[in-house]
Amino acid sequence: MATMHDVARLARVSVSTVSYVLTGTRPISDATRARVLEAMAELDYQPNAMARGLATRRSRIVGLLMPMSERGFGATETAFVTGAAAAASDAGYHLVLSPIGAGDLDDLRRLASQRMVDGVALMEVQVEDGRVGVLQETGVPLVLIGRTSDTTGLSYVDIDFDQTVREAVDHLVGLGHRRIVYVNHSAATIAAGYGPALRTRESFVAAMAGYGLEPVMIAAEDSAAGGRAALAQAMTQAPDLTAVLAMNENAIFGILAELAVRGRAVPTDVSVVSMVTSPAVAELAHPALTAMTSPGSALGRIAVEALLRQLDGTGGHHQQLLPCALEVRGSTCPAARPDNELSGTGAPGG
Amino acid sequence: MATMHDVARLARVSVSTVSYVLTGTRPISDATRARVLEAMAELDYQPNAMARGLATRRSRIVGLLMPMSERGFGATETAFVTGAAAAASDAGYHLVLSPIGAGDLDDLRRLASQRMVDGVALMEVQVEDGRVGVLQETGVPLVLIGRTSDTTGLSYVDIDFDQTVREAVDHLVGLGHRRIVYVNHSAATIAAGYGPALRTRESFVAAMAGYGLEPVMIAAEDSAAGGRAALAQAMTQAPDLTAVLAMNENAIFGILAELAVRGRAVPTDVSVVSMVTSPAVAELAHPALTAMTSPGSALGRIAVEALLRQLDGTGGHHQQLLPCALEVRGSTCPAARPDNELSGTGAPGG
DNA sequence: CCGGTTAGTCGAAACGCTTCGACGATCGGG
DNA sequence: CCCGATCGTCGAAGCGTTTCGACTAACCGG
Repeated sequence: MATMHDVARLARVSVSTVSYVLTGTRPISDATRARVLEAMAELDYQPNAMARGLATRRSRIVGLLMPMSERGFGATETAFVTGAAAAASDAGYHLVLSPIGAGDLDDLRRLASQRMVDGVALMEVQVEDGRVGVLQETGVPLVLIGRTSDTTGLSYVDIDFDQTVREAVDHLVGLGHRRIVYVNHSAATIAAGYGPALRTRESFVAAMAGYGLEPVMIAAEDSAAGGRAALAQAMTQAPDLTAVLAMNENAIFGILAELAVRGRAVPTDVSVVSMVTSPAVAELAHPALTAMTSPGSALGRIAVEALLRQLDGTGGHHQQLLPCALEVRGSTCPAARPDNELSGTGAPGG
Repeated sequence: MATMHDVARLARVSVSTVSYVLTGTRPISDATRARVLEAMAELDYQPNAMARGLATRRSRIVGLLMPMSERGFGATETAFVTGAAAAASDAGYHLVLSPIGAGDLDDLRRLASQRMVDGVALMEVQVEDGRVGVLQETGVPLVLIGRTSDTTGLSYVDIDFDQTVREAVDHLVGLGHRRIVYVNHSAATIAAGYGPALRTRESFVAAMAGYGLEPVMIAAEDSAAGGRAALAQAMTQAPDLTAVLAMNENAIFGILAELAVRGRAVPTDVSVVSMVTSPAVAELAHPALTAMTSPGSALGRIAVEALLRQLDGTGGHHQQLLPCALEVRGSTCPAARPDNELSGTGAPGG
């Protein structure tokens, strides 16, 4: 409730002097500084954020654009949020959550024009994402968690899906698996241009091609039921499968359930690898899932740190891909002995 | 970028007139209003949030105090956040996330004194929570998601743990179960005064007493491993158990895994009920878990709506308990035939 | 036809801060 | 010993709103 005026009066200096003590923009003698600080302590003074924001044209608030989609919020995405909030908080910034998706461009325009946020981080970025254009028009600094197809002049932090998929495939192939089914997000999600779904799909095809193997891919709704359906379809399409690579955190438990129902043991009959998964989720399954561990909160933290650097003027565009680390747990093991040769070229039938 | 001045000039009126058009605090002729609105559209005018905040002493921002504890953020808690964000957004408010827990009282005092938020909602409320006092001192309106021990003069929304536990116990006893083990949060969490852990414990004792049954209770770390350990302990302490009631969303999967390892089938050998759980999580298990479905995002939404009403002056204190709804899925069934009489008083041995 | 409302508008003073220009005092170099 | 920097401080002008008091014109009842 105390204002700078009160502090100034008590310390017998001018308001501007108090401001200089606070911001350090001009030299102040030690004696004066001490008097001012004492007055502040005495009055329990805290600068008014709004007034400061008005004068500096900086709110010290960054926004996190976090669409609340049907897909909901998995443990992995929640980690982005907590990482971002922590990074902002460490730097003396606040983080406002806005449930603004690629559809709510008008809402975004309003938020951006109100100058309430100094910059924003975008989550759930789609390959073509209108939010980027809106923010650039309004001149609000931004950083993507994920990436669009064209990233020139943009800052982003994303998972290195290519490496992640490759490592996962390497792991399975190294264990002797050759018939590997990839379970992706739903067809609708893919059609909407959801980056992770698109990129992993491409990477999977490439990785399998590198081994001369045929890529079998199934789309699954983001739910346990979706996972069960997907596995059923997989068993029809590739009855001889020995491994499943799942990109879909929500479907994976359905996949496991359906395997159990069909009497296929994990990992002895079928190995399962979960992609971009947090350890906590991987541990929930029994046996615990071998998984590509997502960078989790680091992603959110790095994104916000890059954004803040951009705001300070220190540091330009930041483009970074973070790998997921393979963590072998109980859901993978060597493939059951191949009924034919081990050293063949491995060209599978249709 | 356009200011009120620009609008006023273009519409050939004074700045105050533009303001009245915007806020509706004074009558304006239709003709003038039309001219002003047209000018605003023309200039793409958006009021500057900081300036407005300074003048009105209202930021139209509410804070969500969301400690980022070791316990992390389950699906259930995430639902609170999304519900709160949606409610704020609907009312034209913004929601800022602050990772401020019961320990960071100084951070909280700073946030509150800066007048950056008009009010706050507290998550993860402890039975004795210092944050309440700090906010009351600084005069920041607040609402709890959860509750302290003394709630006089406070607004809160919480889960009706008493009813929830009672219903769960009724369900199990109705199925013929008499030896029921309750798995709670960790001892440390209980000791820290975590409300849900404390309240459900009491309610469980009471509910069991109502049936003349002995309450067996086990604390579990919030992890799959914790759940396994807890079940192991339960089997020692009550080898004849036929049902488990779990309050711990993180431990429940460990409990299921350990049951599987020990060859006890769910639900035929042991029935399992999960408390305060979202359907999505319940569906992950196989068989899907019979659970007390948490009110989820409704809780966050109601809390923020109550807070906003408090800010508007419409509506005073709001105290509300929301029940969890029993949803029977595949993890409960009638108890295996009792080896003794059905109609006894059911006084169990030690 | 006049005094009192009321509708509609304006100018100016906040709101609490930052920042610019100015000014006296101190200091060092030539 | 003087001149130009530099240090430390002050007053005032913003920043973009809201809001208060005042003013004009139209309106109404008596």
